[in-house]
Amino acid sequence: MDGDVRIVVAMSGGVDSSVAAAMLAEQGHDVVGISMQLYDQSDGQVSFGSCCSIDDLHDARRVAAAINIPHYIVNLERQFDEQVVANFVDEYAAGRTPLPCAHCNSDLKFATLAERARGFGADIVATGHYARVERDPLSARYVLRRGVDAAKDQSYFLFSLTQEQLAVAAFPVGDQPKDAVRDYARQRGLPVADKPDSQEICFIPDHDYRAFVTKRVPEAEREGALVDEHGRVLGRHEGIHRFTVGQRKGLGLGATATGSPMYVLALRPAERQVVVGPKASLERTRLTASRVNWIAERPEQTLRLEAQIRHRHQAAPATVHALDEGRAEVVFDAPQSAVSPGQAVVFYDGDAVVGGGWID
RNA sequence: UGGGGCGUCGCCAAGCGGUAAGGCGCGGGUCUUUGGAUCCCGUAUUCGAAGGUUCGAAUCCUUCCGCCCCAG
Repeated sequence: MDGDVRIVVAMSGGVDSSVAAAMLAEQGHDVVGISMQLYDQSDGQVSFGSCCSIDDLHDARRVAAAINIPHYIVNLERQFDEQVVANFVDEYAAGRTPLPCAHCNSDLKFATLAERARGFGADIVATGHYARVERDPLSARYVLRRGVDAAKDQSYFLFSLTQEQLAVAAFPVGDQPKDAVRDYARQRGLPVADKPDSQEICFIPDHDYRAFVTKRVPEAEREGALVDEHGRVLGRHEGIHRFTVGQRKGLGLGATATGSPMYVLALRPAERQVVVGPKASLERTRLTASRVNWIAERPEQTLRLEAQIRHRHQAAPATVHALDEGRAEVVFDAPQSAVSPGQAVVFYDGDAVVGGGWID
């Protein structure tokens, strides 16, 4: 990435993407800032999360002005709704636990946005993710690696990027510790230098995802039984979408003497059942995944890797076996707690993302 | 009115003479570009009330109050 390549930077209005843009501009690249407008904010009332809200768009604009690059806002409301939000509510309604950030990355930032970027004559799409891309000279494939700052690493959310997408991707802050990114922003006087890190689901203003789901899919609210591992009915619930495997709170078993905390063990959408049990029953050694994306070449034989089943999960040693139809089987050396269908399982070889898929 | 059972934190509930478990809920915190996820901390000086026995009682005794069940 040398010379004066034209680079589009996806600016969310946060520190990371702001610094990414500033760094690239400082390096002399022809940088264009683009922010995605993702929801209808015509009412201007609601305060959204700290990603892509109207305030964030303004922040992005201020940063662009500060570092003297052009800035455009592209309206991706429809795409966001169709690709990210729809998947989110459908997954919950189906008794699974969605991972919207992964869809947003691959489908919006690196698909739709990359497409738009070409319209600007750009060759590269950069974001503020804590991850790294390199080209392996031997295989000529692109390698996705964890960010240097292990605490901020976001490679988990990027597992579904294709070789084509990685080929045009750049993550300028991926080889920086978060502290250095903040320092950089302060030194350059970027207006977002001390803005808090974003968190939570950006498109659900009040964090009430349940209400959000039922508003879009009213039939998700069908009630059902709360049963234990032996099928004994312990209570009722008001919709399977309110639960996720591993969940402890909100079971509504207050009037029942269980003696130890109960966790959601599984969801049975066909029966509308929520299975609960003790923490120990959450452990699983094996899982299968679908729609697996191999960043390294699809392995012909089983591999000894580390597999991560959720953001912030410590990747654990496992044997990974590629199956037919884009599926894979993962067998952990030691049981893992709360394997949640709908989440991603991402395979790592050291800090390199070998691939990943969606937990069945 | 007889006979039986029971009253411990907002709820469920251990304890059965040795100085109030636990779960839920709630409050706070941590974590976090998924998860009202996880995780952590806090939450009854007091056991329906009043007396009594005892070095010491929620635990034993007495009376009272309040529920519940069975008889009638």
